[in-house]
Amino acid sequence: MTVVTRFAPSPTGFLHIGGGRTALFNWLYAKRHGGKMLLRIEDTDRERSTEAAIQAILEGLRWLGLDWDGDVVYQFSRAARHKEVAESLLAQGRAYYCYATPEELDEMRESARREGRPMRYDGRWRDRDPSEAPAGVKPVIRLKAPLEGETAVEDEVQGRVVWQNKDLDDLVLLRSDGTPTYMLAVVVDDHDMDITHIIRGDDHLTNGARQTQIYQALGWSVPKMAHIPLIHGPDGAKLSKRHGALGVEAYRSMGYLPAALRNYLVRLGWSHGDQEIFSTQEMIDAFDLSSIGRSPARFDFAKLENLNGHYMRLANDEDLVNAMEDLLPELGEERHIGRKFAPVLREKLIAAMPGLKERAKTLVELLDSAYYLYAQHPMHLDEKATTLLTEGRDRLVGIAPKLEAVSDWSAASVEAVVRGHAEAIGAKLGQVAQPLRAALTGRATSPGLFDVMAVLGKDETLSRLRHQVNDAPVA
RNA sequence: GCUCCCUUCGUCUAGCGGUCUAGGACGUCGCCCUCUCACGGCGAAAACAGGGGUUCGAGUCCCCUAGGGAGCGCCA
Repeated sequence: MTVVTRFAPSPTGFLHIGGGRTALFNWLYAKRHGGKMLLRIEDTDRERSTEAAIQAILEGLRWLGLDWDGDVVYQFSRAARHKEVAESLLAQGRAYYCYATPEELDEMRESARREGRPMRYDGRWRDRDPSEAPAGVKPVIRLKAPLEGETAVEDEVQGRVVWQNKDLDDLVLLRSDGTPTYMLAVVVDDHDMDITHIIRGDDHLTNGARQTQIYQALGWSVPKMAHIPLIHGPDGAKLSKRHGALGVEAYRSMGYLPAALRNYLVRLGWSHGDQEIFSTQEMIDAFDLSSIGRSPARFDFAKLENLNGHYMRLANDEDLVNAMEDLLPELGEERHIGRKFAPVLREKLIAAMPGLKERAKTLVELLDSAYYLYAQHPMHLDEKATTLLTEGRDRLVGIAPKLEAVSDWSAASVEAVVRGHAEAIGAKLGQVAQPLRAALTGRATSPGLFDVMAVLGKDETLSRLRHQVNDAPVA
């Protein structure tokens, strides 16, 4: 039997980080077993489902590098089938019409809460004759769930989890307007789509039991289930927008690489011995359900950043420049770069990338650290650079003419000049290099100074230097 | 309130009864490298929630307590 998993988000918002991980796990499991991952949009809530959310989810998955097999299934389009199944259950006496009004149900819950009883539907229409139905009330169809015994979920992650049937009430299958509830739709769709493995957040664990009852009423076999622990915010509380419950596109905007996010996510809840770094293929080869932990994990930006730095260092220089360019529509204007890199800048960026990518944790940092390459005249010096230059300007006097004389401009040749200059004025290299760095980059930190000078080129280097140091040009 | 789940360094985790004076990674701190910052290298501090059992032996099994989480909709 081939493995078929599914990712089934409801389009009421963007693809958040927990959903991203769930999708990743489903995708990995399918890939691992040569199976398929299907995508189903659970849009039966017509009030809250939006087209924008659907697009955000699809784009989020694509950005993360997760693809799905076949066409996207829209749950709402299958409403007729859901209704048909509910009615078949009714015909078999495994479901019944319930005429309780919403007000009645509210009251039921309220009094249960007051009296410290479990908040469950009391089954008041379970055995009543339909002839007693009040006029003008459209009924819902409820499952006639077993009253005794127990229902168990044999979970691939949680192990065997058992509920006493007396603790589970008769859930609604079909709403009074004839539309299916989530509980029914999920079961029918997973069955019809031949899903073999349901991998989802453990907020669905109880649903697993209730859905199992529906499967049993229908006489269908229950797919394997794996309920994975949720991701918490850094403070241990539920994810909020303040922490990680951002859409995956927010991580894109923050300058994270999909490969880094995937690697971070796969290690949140799942482990493979001491291995921390996984290529996509390695994840696929090693992924299994039994190595997923049962306790919730906190989202840690520091570790994500570290991983991102790792993947940036590994990345191809041109790919990184392209990745930065993709971010330009969001970040370019404020940095006076525009929405695309000019060809000359692009070349300089690629040339400087080996030194730059070593130092940045995100693409945004990378772009900022490349400031000296796209700085407008006059270049702005930050506070530390200003101090360095103020204190060291004297030591730069006379260096411009020496650089002017360099004919084969390269990192090696300018290094020789700068070192020679330092020696000549009796200073340590650092005492010359730091103010020089400040004058050329506007910052106190940068890639190796001589590499910076090489990428900048002779003209630009001298121009910036002369602008900062009152040094007469060579006559 | 009821049901279910969880609990190893600050964080992610390894550990599936003895090899644990508890390992790795991120973060933190120190040293080295060094033109700065990173990278890299070396090193340090840092955890089995508490209490009972079971066992020759428990981080590993059971129970209780505490703490955390999820669910309890004609939402998904």
